[in-house]
Amino acid sequence: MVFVDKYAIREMNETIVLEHIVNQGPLSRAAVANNTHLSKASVSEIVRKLTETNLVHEIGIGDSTTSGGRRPIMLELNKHAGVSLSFDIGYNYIATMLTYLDGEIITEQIIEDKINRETLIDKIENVVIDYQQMIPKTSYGIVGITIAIHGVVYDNSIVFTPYYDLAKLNICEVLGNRLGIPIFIENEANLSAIAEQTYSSNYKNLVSISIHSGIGAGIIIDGELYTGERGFSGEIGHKILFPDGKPCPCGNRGCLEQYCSEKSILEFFTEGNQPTETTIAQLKSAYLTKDPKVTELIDRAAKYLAIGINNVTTAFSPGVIFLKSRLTREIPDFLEKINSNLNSFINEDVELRNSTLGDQATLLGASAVSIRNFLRIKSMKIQR
Amino acid sequence: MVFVDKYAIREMNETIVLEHIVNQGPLSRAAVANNTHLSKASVSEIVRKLTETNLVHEIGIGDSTTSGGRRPIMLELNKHAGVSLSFDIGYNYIATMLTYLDGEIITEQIIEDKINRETLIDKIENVVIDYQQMIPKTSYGIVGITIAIHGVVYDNSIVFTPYYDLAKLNICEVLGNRLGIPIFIENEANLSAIAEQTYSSNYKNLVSISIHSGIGAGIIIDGELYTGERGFSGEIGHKILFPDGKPCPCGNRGCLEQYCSEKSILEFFTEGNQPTETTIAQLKSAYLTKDPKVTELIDRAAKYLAIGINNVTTAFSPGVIFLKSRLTREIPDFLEKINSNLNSFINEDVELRNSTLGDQATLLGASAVSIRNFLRIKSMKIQR
DNA sequence: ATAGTTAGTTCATTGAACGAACTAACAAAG
DNA sequence: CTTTGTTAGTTCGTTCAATGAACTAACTAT
Repeated sequence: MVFVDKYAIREMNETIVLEHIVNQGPLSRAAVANNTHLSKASVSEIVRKLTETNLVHEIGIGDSTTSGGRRPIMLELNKHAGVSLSFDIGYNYIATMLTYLDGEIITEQIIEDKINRETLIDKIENVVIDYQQMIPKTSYGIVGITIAIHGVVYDNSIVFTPYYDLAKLNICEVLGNRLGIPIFIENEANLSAIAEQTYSSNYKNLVSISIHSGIGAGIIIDGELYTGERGFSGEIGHKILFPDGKPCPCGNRGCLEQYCSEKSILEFFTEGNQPTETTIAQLKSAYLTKDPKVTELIDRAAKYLAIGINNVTTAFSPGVIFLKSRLTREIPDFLEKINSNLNSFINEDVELRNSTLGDQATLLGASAVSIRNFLRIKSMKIQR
Repeated sequence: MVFVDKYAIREMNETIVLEHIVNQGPLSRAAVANNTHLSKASVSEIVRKLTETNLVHEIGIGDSTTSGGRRPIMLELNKHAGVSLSFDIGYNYIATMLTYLDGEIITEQIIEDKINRETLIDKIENVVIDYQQMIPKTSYGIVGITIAIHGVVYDNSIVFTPYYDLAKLNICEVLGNRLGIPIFIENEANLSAIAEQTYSSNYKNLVSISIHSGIGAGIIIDGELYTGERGFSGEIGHKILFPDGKPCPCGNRGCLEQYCSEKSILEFFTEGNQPTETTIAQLKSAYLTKDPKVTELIDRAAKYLAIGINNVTTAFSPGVIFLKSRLTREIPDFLEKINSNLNSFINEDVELRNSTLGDQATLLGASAVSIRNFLRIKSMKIQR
């Protein structure tokens, strides 16, 4: 809060009204007035502006709440007022997703491509221009572009990337100037956390743990993404599991991700060979045949992951922890096994769930970032 | 933000002006207007109210900023407008502290006493009444009472206490009704964190780790105390250091505090005997004589604590971590030894410091809670 | 003494929220 | 079919607080 003038109060109340309509709509003006403690007069005036700008529209007459009385005119977010475009920059692919303002997916696509620092911005620009040709006609067009990075992002700038070299690449400014569209970048695990917050959880405090090559956590605290003083929060793959354990490139020994990242687990399974696309399926079927070595492997991984999760719980005490991992999703009982290793009373009331959004989490979170920015609302909760 | 009416804007601006005067004072009206982007007219009006209510007073004419021009009337928090009373409820003592509104200590005292659930509230009430007799005459008297609890507190209610049985004891309501003074309770480590935030740090994100019988962390995120979905955040003593290590009452095995709480370290030193008041001094002098067993003990403790701290850093990435521990304060090089065990690049830019407030941290933090509530300001930063 | 500058106050104007009174539109009962 | 009671939504004069502009106050340097 930098300062508050007489226009700020109107902005805040517009935000409040819009948040109510987006998150609890369809709602009548009267219902909004009741839920917000704003007067009917104020709500009427604000809704007039929101409908004039096409963000909200009247979807018809609702049922009368009790017997008698005028029936309400229901208001809803005009989800077709614009679209949001999201990118996920993997080390050998670019995934994209186009959604309406409620996160409804219009189209998705994956381009297989080795990421190159020199050409990345041009490539993204071309994809955007292609999309601009084909998107449905809307009032606002593409309202924002959010780009998921597999690395540390702070203050819309790339700090560190382990798999490709994009550090300090000025995507937001360059692309924003060329396209005239607000551009945001954010860490992939953080976007997954925002997706869970938006589409599948009502907790104010939640953590989403992404497990693939490494292990990273996205952290929502009091309804807002938390990234730490310099963007390095949630680097929980580098929690130390074994003092004096395996050396890790980060400088530590015995880091969690040396033992139970997806990559590490698969390498244990293949006994050091390079995992391929089919390795997970093989692991799964070996597990289903009750291969004792594989059972032991999974049991051990569950135990180690539980220790990592215990360490997250003791730090954050969130309402829920989501796991975004192909292994915990594919291997039956994996999640239950992790749970049975969580013995401390501190973990008692913390829900542990597989991500309901799966591979789409990152892009859906990215879309939520663009949309929230465009609508100037802080919270967005949508049932899918 | 529940709703915003036309009075809210004035409240917010009052808060903004008061925060500036408290945190950057003495300031002139003109300086406040510049720093806040409020108009001079608005600042004048708000300051009129703040001086009428005795919260702010004019302390005289300042120097002219440049050459020429009317000299400014300097404004300052009227720190003698009231006093704040703080309690720290140990398992065998009650410590109290009385301060002015800037945290200046008027008097401190410690009552040795085994805590008893049945008599605690009466005992506190009597202490308050005693203080009310002797406190200096002020406009507002005791503006708030904040009570530090060694246990988990959530939403002004005691959830869990390991050393004494105070769970669900309704201190705030009962005492508040009897005394007509706002009562707050909060966890001891959390109050230490608030103290560091108020009196010795400018980071938005900080952690204060209290090490005694157990190990607990107070966490400030984006300038606000974070306690988790149910108050259990910062229970980092129950991070798992050794998978399959020593059993801990919490249900885990190998918890950090089984190896490097003050209690555990002293027990290693006394080889299992009950530590006494003088044990720390003995440990220190043994360390100074370079007793190889003690050196090894400290080296090992430093290594383990570094692992615990690494796990805090990977989770929170704060700007600074404070250690509130008699051992790291007393034993030379202990802090440096911990630091030299922090090898990961993730720890690179995170400051590690001994608490500058020491034993007074908890009570000073408590006083900050009362004062911030009374002044209705969110942030308070005071140079001591 | 004068000119220039900064501090602080006064006042008419303005934006926005509000309550009260109004219109619109309905259901149920007679 | 009319009346009554109720809810939805709009209109309008009032009120509050922020604001810029003009003012006074008080100072320094020349």
